[in-house]
Amino acid sequence: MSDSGFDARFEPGQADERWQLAWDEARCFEADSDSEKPKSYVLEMFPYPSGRIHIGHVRNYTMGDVLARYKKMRGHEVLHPMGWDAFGMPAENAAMEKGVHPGGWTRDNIANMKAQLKRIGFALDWNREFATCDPEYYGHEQALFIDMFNAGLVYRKESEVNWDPVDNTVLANEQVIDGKGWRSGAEVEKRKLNQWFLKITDFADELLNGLDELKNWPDKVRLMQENWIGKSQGLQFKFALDDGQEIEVYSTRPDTIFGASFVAVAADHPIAQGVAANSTDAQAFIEKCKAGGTTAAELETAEKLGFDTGLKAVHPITGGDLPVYIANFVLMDYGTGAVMGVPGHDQRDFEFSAKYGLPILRVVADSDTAADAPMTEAEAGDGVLVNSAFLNGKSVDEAKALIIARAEDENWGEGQTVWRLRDWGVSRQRYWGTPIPFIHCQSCGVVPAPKDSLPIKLPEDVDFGTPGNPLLRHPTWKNVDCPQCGGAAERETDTLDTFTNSSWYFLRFASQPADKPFDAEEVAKWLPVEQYIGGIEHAILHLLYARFWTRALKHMGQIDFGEPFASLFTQGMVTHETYSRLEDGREVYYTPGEIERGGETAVLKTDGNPVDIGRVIKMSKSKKNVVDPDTIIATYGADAVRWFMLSDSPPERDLPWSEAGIEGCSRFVHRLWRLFGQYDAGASGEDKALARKTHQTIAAVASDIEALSFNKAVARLYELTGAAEKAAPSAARNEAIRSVLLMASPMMPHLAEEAWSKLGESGLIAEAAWPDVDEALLVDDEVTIAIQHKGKLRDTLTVAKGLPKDEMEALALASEKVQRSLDGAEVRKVIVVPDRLVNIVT
RNA sequence: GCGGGCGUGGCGGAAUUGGUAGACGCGCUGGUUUUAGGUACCAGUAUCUUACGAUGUGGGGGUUCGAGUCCCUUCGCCCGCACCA
Repeated sequence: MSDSGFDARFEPGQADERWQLAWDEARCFEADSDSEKPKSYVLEMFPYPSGRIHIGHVRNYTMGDVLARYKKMRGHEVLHPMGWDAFGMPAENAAMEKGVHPGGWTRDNIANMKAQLKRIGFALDWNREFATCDPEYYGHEQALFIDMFNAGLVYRKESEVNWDPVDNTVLANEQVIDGKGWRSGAEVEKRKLNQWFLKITDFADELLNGLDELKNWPDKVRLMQENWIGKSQGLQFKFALDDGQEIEVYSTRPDTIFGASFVAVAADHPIAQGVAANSTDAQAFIEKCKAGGTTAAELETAEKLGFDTGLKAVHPITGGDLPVYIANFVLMDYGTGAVMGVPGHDQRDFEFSAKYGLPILRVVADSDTAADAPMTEAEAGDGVLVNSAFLNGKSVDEAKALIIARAEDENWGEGQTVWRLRDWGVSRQRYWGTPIPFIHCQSCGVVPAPKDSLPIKLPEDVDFGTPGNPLLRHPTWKNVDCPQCGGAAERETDTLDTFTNSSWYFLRFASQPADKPFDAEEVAKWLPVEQYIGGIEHAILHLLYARFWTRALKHMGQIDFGEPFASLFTQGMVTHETYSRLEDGREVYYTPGEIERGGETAVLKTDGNPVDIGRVIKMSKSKKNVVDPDTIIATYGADAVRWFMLSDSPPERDLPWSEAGIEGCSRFVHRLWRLFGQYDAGASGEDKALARKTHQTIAAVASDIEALSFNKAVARLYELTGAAEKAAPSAARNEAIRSVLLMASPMMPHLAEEAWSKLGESGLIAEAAWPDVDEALLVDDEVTIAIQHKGKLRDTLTVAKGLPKDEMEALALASEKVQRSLDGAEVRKVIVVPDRLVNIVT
């Protein structure tokens, strides 16, 4: 490549690395906590180090990168860090399958992925990089966990796990397939273990009300969190049983109490246990409930099953008898572990009643439904009470209030607020996680490890030859003296859920002192995160847990803000077609690289035979519809890949990867290079239309980037590029070219640096300022208006902006096309929208 | 099952939020340049129709002078459901 200006082709293979080194040398992406500039903290959800960067990561980090680079151009001090969510099951699986140590495997993966990220040219402050498996990081996390314990936010209780009776180990939900252990194939059981919990429910109200502050979060995410927290107002009341016992139930629909036809309790409810003590049938049924998955989705899609205990509950108002069932769809963890079954107005109860022949009574009817209209499914909608004695004719809300008042009056129940949100179980019976910093002493009980003993490091010499937790099997690691009495004691061998690691990493990025988790003052300078970007799959758990930790830290006086992420953006997935065909009776998938793609056909390169083109779906290894970022960067350069990630699809939607698409992006990289080469320093003269277009584009691209509407910004840059290419040399054209260069620089930073230096500009474009907008050039003086007849377009006219209504109307009626359409009909009404349209109604 | 979302040309999408549907890109068609391929450049490209024009934003219905946008209903796909991260 020649050094003399733009006559040579842009060579990303050489330019990319050169500019990446230049940025490193200039240290231009290191965040200065002492800067006086306005600050911007741009954060993408940090990756799990699986081994290779996925194209979805590239999309996520490209979006954050454009925003970070843009903010820097707008004069902000930008914090844009990167690290590794490095604990978790895949490392243990690799240890079992390949005999490698989880730590070594994870470190290798991090090294590979970091090199991949570097090749994409992200403006990251690598000085702040850490992995959650660094003892320094998880040691500080252990300190925070002890702080939370001291603040009363940590406790232990019995809780169910998936137990594989053959491997004698606890299984994650994803390791349970059709109710069987993924390795052993054994029928999975539910087993109770004493486990650690965080009291997220203490913050239920705060987490719910705090959503109102989060104006820059997607409405859908706030709504999902609101529903997850699930605040409900209802009636908690007792059914007396015919044998003298009582069952306490909770209902959010106490208004439907006259429609109750049974009472159901969870399998591990005391009543159920009592019945089972004298009944082998009941025991068998409870055992049946214990088999199978623990997930909510499984429980709710499973067939509704019940066991009639023979007990009768007395209806608190009518005094009638209701049968008492043990039911597989009632959860001990939620409410009181018992429900009143109202089949007419709850779908689960409806299915249950239909199965067991229980009465189904309508007690709510909408305005055009009769009180005795038969029911074919549960009706949860609003309406008026029927078949309900003194509640008849009342609205649902009135009836709720009346029945609660009556229950409280007659002393058989009371109004209650119940939350769907449950406390967060953080115990994991696994090795590759943060050791829970507690010690079990026979005389002192459970005591926190002294802070000066932190970090409690994971032992390196562990054995993954047999299933189960290596920490439990380790010969010496758990042996420790009790910090209180000095006697022999044992360490806790459970580790923390990896969601705890990602619940405060954004604080550690902002401030990383050696002696404490973070420095409050420094954290206060950077937080909250201005823009957080990640996948929609984290809409509830990760984001709720991070909000909870932040509020817990505030509660403990360690920080003074409650919400970590001021703005949230959830990006879509990268998708691709699949290629497959039946071979020997089973579907065999091929990677895009193995395929020669024609217009509507695809053939396998090795044998020339056709394969089926499948749907465009999320990239996954099993379907082989993946593309490797390294390969495409080597082929097209980082800038073309970055541009592709930003083009076309709105960032919140899925982005279908295509070869043709990336080739188009690559062509545009070279097209821009040629345009920059046409900058003519000697040119002078006006081009008002182009100048207007330039400034309109600068304003629009800025607002598009701020709204993360990168696809729109890209479209506008295409338009301005096209306009500049067609224009004759002039000062305005030079301005257009220079503006395109500056605006494209956050998206295609390598090309931009190369052109910037060729144009003789000083310094790095990464440190240049965003172009100024001349407000006077933003407004056009002419507008094109639509002329409609009966709402259909008949003609368009170009008129002066701000033309009075009557003149618009006159021009519209004078139009030949309009007259032809009117065909002499009487004009009854004319609607005129200034600068927009005229609609003639006949 | 429950909660949340999405649906516009051959494809990705745009539409100042109720006011000209299809900007921009990909692909495709024709042409020019090139020894050729690629590159680059020019023109065209929702559907039906010779034209006038008609139809058209998953399907059906409604509100309105006017609906991709609002309401009802229905279908399809995607995300989450607490031990995947």
